[in-house]
Amino acid sequence: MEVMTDLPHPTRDEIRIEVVLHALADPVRLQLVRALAELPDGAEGIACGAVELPISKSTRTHHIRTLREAGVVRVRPKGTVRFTTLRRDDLDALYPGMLDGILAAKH
Amino acid sequence: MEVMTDLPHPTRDEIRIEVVLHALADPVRLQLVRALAELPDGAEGIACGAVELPISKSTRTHHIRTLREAGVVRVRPKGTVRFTTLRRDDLDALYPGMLDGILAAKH
DNA sequence: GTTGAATTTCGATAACCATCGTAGTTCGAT
DNA sequence: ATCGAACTACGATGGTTATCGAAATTCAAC
Repeated sequence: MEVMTDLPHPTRDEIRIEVVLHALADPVRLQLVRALAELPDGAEGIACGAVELPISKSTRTHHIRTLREAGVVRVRPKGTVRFTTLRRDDLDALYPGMLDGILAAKH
Repeated sequence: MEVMTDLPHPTRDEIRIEVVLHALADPVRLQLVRALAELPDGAEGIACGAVELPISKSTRTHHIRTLREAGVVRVRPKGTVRFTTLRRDDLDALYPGMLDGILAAKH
């Protein structure tokens, strides 16, 4: 039985490190990832618009798509809202320690 | 007594995570970092030209400068050669686990 | 001091990308 | 079925950057 995935996401083995690093290298996207990382495990995710960022809505969309296509986040539409979660399990499996190391940076 | 540093390098507390990630997000630069990571600890470093890369010499110079200015590598001129080493101690201190996680990626 | 090797600097080019505003879509609620 | 909210798609723009070749630098060795 398939998981109901509306938007295209790379599978775990399609995720490439250069693409992930590029996705994380942007200040706005990193801020978004930090916010996602603070969610409790198993949470529904966060609405894309719920994180306040110093950018316009269309730019926000662009960044979230970049993160999704890189395999950093998973986006699940529910009604008019898109819940976004960190793909922590996949990232930890592929690059153990990387995410925690990045999040350890004092910003 | 000061270490003889010819070229400008950021100090540990000047290193910023977005800049490091951007430096590592390029395929050529990541390949270079992989080569540097395989050197034994305490090695003199590697000559910039000793790693074979599918690019011209001037592009190689550009990439090494990007890594140096990001704080990823340290470059020490010795005669006509510039020895380059990974700043593993600084990166591990700032972002513990990040570098090893990235290098764990099967490429 | 001239040659040669390692590497940089310069100037140019093409591609990429973050950003925006506007217009459009989708869905829940009234 | 209309409205508003959440979000996307499109087209444009300006800035960054990866790339190159050619000329310049630096140093060791002959």
